[in-house]
Amino acid sequence: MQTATETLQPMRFSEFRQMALISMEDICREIFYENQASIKTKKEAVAVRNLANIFNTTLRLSNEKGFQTMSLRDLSRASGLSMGALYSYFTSKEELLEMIQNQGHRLTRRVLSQHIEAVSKVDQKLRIAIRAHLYLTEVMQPWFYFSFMETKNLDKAQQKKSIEGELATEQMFIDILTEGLEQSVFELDNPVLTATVIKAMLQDWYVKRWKYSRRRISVDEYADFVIFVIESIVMDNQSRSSQ
Amino acid sequence: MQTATETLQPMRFSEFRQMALISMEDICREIFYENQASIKTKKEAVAVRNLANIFNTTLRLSNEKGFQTMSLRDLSRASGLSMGALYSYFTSKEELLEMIQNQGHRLTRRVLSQHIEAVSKVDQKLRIAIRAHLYLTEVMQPWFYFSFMETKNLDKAQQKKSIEGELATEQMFIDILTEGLEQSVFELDNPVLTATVIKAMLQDWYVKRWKYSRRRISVDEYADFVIFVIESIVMDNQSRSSQ
DNA sequence: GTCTATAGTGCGATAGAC
DNA sequence: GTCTATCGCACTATAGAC
Repeated sequence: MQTATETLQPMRFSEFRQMALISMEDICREIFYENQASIKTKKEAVAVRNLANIFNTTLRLSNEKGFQTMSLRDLSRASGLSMGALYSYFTSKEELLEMIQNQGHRLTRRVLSQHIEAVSKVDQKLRIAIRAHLYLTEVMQPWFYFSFMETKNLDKAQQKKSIEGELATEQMFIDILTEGLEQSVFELDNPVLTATVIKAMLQDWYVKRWKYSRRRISVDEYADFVIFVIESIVMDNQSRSSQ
Repeated sequence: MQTATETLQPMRFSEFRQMALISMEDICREIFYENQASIKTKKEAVAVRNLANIFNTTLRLSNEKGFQTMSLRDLSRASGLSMGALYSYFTSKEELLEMIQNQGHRLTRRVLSQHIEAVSKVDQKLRIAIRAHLYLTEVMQPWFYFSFMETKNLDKAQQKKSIEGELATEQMFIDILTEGLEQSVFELDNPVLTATVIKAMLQDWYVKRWKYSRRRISVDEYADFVIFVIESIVMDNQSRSSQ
């Protein structure tokens, strides 16, 4: 059986965006039903529209000047909702932070495992994992940047979740590298350090977004380069993909 | 003429720490004389001691929960200085941020250029630049982390300085790579992207410090690995250093 | 379901005692 | 040179009108 991701033609970003189907509306509908206890507004259509507005505005303002620095008055002004209306959707500023954080984590896990599991050959798996991660962070750049910057403002329990998420991503790469090592497809001394530098490169894509935009480097160009770097250190010349 | 950095034995971290002679006291003495206008305390010994205390405490608290979230009452409590005493050393919380930011930038420029200029061969220059940058960020980790995280809280003029600093570091690597390309010592297609991933790896060392500490990876181990990664993509097998 | 008005808190900054 | 006391302000969060 051959899945779409195992054909010779690799997935590119435009295809990913369609596959992922990450609609802000769907996400907000999920959040609405999960938090119905603390959300005073009961009509789905209204709640979903306002939640999308609140989250997008929060991400925008926070990524400009930080979540703590953004006052709820700022959020009220920028979103067009009054202070009272805002408090119909969360019980405290901290809860707003948690809602945004949780939803992103869940979505990340879901999308990444969907893509990796579809592939069986280990060298393809490595390429797909790098590509899928970059594409995901491209679609959800504001959330990834927000999550990266605001981790230290979370309570201890939520901070632990963030750290676990980071280490899980790295573990995924360590596992792929180790599997390739056992199959003699890869040749490398230090899977942990190798996975760490992959993670560092993937992170730079969403943390230093302004740099790549300014230089007009596309996500596909960057993905190709990261794959080139990693293949250079774990594969010999003739086994490298032309992808 | 052969300088210390061009002997076969490469500089290691212990040596760098001694060479750099980055004493907190010296830095604070510089700051004291530069800001004598706004500092009310006139006795050097007292001022230098208190400035060191203020800066160290600010870096510690800010790196835990962010500069904006740290109130001056927090700083007063943790440093043992009263609110009034704090305001003898800066005229506003924003000025405190600027003082810390400026001093770090100046020191970074000074130390980096000192080390790179001492080397002539381009492959050595690349290695020394990577090593010196990592060693510097190791010595001044709290400042680099602080600077990275708080850039968005600076005013426009200061933000521009931060961006210029980042791009200057990258340009240094682009120049070294281009020089090596012209001399046919390096072989690579994209100096800009290559410099960018070098920067991403160097940045991870001070941004994700907790990860490397937990895994007991030393700065020398990390430096060796980054150099290995970069040499793998810009040099063929036989020209690579055993460093 | 959303608004305005306001209570209560803690902030940055300063004046004046010692 | 450092302290305590306090001012004015902006914040989070809520109560009650519509």
